[in-house]
Amino acid sequence: MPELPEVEIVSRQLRENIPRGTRITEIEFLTPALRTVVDKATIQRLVGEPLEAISRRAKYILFHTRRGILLSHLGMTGTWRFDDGPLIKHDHLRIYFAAGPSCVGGKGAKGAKAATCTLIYNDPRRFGQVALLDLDHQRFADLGPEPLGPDFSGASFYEDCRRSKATIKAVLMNPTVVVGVGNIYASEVLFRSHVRPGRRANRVSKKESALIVDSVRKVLSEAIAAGGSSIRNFRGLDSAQGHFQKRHRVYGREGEPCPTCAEPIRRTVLAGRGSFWCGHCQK
DNA sequence: CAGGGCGCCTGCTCGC
DNA sequence: TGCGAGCAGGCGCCCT
Ligand SMILES: [Zn+2]
Repeated sequence: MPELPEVEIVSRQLRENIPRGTRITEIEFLTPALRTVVDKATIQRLVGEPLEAISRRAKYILFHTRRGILLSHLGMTGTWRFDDGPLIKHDHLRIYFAAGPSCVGGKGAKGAKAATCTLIYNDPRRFGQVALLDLDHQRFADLGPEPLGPDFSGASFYEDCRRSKATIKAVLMNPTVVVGVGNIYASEVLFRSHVRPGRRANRVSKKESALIVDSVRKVLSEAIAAGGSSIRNFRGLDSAQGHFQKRHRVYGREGEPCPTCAEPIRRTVLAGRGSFWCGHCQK
């Protein structure tokens, strides 16, 4: 479900609702089918540990403890929710946190008391992932810079484009170039940059690549500010939907008039993924 | 070895 | 109302 803005929102909500120092009291695997890299017994070493931090890198959510890092990737359809009620279909993992005045998870869910500290991972398609990382892990060694951080620069992006034989859309979605740009935001970024998704990256000018970098920052920041894009099943932990999908200019709008020139938006398939663009506004 | 194709899963929508 | 086809926010593997 998520590209970077949606993962960032979930990560922030987890951070806001589970204070630093809250203890993990139980980790319960509910189905055998969840794709998990370490065996379930190993993950149990986190039980009893206080959470030191919750962070995000690329599209991974990281729960830090002294004895390791619980990694969560949401795949296409993963969601976390606070819920101490009965399980529903496709719940795969349940984490109990120590109850107490410090853990306010679930607050605002529906007012009332109901402060629960039970966190449930649900994922119908099971493309998501849960794993345990050692403190000195090198899991992210090959990943490119964060798109909203200082290392994602016009100069380095232009170099990556120049060296590539792939399309600009593929380069933009290549996590060794920059992380977090998925299929929705790639189309949105390229529309704002006036560059067709199928253009060879090595035919993108320095000026255009600078505009693309700028558009990545703008589109992702705007999406985060809008609570993400809720298409299909994305929900925040408070069940609130994002509303950035209303501001998608081309994604999912095949045949609709281009917001700039009114020409019908086109859809083509690149690397197996739907790509939306305007033949008049993008060259 | 970079890059494209495909499989992994379930669920939803659309056309007949 | 039922049914099959096509589609879906990611990513890793395999082939060229
Ligand atoms: Zn246009």
